[in-house]
Amino acid sequence: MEFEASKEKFIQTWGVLGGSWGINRTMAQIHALLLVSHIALSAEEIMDELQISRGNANQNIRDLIDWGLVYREYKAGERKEFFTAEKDIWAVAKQIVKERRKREIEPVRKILTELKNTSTSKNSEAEKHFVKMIGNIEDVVGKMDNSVDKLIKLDESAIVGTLFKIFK
Amino acid sequence: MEFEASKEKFIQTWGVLGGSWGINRTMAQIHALLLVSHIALSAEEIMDELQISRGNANQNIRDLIDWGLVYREYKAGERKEFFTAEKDIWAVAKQIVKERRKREIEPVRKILTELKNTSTSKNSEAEKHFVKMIGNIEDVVGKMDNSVDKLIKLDESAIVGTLFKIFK
DNA sequence: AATATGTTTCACTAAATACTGAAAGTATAA
DNA sequence: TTATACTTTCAGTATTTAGTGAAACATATT
Repeated sequence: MEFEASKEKFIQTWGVLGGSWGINRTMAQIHALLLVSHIALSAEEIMDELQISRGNANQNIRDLIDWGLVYREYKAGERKEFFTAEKDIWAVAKQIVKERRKREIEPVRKILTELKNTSTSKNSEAEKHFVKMIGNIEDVVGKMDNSVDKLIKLDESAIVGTLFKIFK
Repeated sequence: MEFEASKEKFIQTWGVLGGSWGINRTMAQIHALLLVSHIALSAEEIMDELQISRGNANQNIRDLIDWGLVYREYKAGERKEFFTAEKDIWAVAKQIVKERRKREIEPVRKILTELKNTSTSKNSEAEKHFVKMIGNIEDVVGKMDNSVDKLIKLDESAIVGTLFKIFK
């Protein structure tokens, strides 16, 4: 396959994957483009390559920076900003997990804990079952969350080591 | 908090969480309702409780059955179908991971492998970098995918044991 | 075979989400 | 201080995704 075609295919693929991972398509495409680019790109170049508007590019680049997946860069003698992606894929994966944990899991845990603590009366079968279920869910979500928390605190070699250790 | 209010809050919370996990809001709400219900419910009852249309209920119930999260049930003397959710939360989590792996990760791995194998010429810096990145990504995605694959093949006690072992 | 009790489908509508592009804002240079 | 080179914002629009409800379909009952 030709270089440009391969690049295009990768960008599209990463875009689709992003779509199902809480990262919107354009955001994932910009990320993909920066990942496979060996040099930093300007907003202009990104707009041009992906055929998107200035507003769209600006918004999604800033979201990527918020997620910690993309960095701003400045070049001597150039007024405009350039952007590069974090190239360490383990770091990228960890960062995504970390953000999603913060944005999605933490609020849910908070509500589950609250529900567990405020649901006092257990008269009917229905209520007993409800309280039990909430307890179970809180327990499982909590255990998973703790494991994920520990995992994202490990560095790359430790992650690989750990995964190998478990799944040898 | 009152029972009905707690239940409502749980359903809403689960719905929001589902939304960011590739499971649409209504689907997650139906799942939540069935999780906390100690008896099997009919389509009618689900429509009624969640204030949704027949078509919507039917579609999402069937999607839940496809995902292996909900089971059909029949009651003696009743013509209509009843539905219950898988109540083992570890099984639920495993099932979701399994489905998403199948639907999202596998196709991406396939494309990555294909890109790695068909990108032959490495003349420019850009091309060299591209090939290297694709290799890295394929490697990390592959390792994660394998670990996940092993994990979902463990049973509940083994999962808990494993997680404890790693993160003691 | 007619009726009753369901379930499923699908064209249409509604809602949520993403994108555009022009205008406003900001910072550096002349 | 004015011009220039950018970045950011945001109201309007387009696209995508989800939901409705009536009609078609299926199956059991009389």
